[in-house]
Amino acid sequence: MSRTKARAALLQELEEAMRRSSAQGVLYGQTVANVAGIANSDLECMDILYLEGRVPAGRLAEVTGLTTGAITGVIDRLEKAGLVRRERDEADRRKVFIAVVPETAMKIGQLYVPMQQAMEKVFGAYSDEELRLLLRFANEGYKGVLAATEALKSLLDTPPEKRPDLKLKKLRPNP
Amino acid sequence: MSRTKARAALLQELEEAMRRSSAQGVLYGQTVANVAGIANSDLECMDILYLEGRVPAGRLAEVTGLTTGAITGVIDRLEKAGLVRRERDEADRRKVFIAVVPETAMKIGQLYVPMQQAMEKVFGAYSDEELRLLLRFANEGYKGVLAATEALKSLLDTPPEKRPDLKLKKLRPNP
DNA sequence: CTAAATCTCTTAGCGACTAAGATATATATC
DNA sequence: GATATATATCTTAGTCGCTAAGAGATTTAG
Repeated sequence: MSRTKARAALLQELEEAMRRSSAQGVLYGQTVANVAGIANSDLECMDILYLEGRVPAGRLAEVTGLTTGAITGVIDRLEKAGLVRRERDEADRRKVFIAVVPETAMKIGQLYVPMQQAMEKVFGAYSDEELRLLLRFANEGYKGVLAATEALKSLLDTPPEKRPDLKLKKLRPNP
Repeated sequence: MSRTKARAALLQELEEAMRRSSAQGVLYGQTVANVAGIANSDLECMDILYLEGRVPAGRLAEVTGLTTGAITGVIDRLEKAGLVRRERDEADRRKVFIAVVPETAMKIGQLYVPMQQAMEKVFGAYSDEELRLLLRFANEGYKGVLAATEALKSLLDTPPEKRPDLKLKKLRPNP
């Protein structure tokens, strides 16, 4: 292989490297949840709240893919831990907005310090211009994954007998 | 903010973008598991097997952070689905190596096609040199996250009363 | 004003996880 | 070689979070 590596090989290596690092990211998250003493989904919801701010309960179900019943449980636990607050929407009194309690949620945030430090160190080796490239990639990658998720989900909606053959012995009914 | 964005702001934006895209990556994985009709941890183990090849059962416990008991269940389900095979190590007959069954596992692989296509499209917009930068970052990022995970885990080993104060009402005992 | 739709919560039942210990095999010590 | 300790996986009992289904409360449509 020449010094300018063949593009196909480069792409494959890249795919594998990203897969590996994102798998490790998942493990980091699991560890955070463990240390904090909350369930994985609970942490996932905290993350959504961090990114989106105050959101209605149903939105959490939508984004996480959990049922609304499960979300009720998540919120119960998070509320009991003092991490979030339920706030009834006065305009539409069916809705329940979930808001983080910043003072308490901060303590979860601290568990991301090792990660932030590691990343700071990594980023330190890049120029501003290179970082802008990484940012562009992160944003485009996000959109790509989002689209791919929708594509895969739509496959779930197509009647099973019409799906691209996936003859796996089914262990669980797929919804 | 000037055209050459202040580095601190750039870093923060980058952190958020990566967080967002990796969260979406998690959701993609959940969707794959749903469509395939297997549990999330089962898919995670398949992923490890894909990356590491044939590994002993205990290694799966180690990497996933599950107990060996849980892993037994994972393997039982995967084996029943025809995705992996148990192979006793002849040299050390306590060990059970887990190997994917390529013909069957391929069908899971197909569920990553939407993701691969999305990524191909994204990568298409980058030069070889830029891709090499992304590869370098993915590799360094992996090492960083791995180190951060270890750092966080070691925090778990330090006696609770000596940990950097994390006064969360504990809902679950942390191991 | 009634009917249908929307949003959250409740309940019953189930599947995956942990903790603890059982089993089988390997290694170290005498 | 026999015994003790260590290692690797499996088993069991009990717990927790999830889904499915539907109830309750409120809003929107006709």
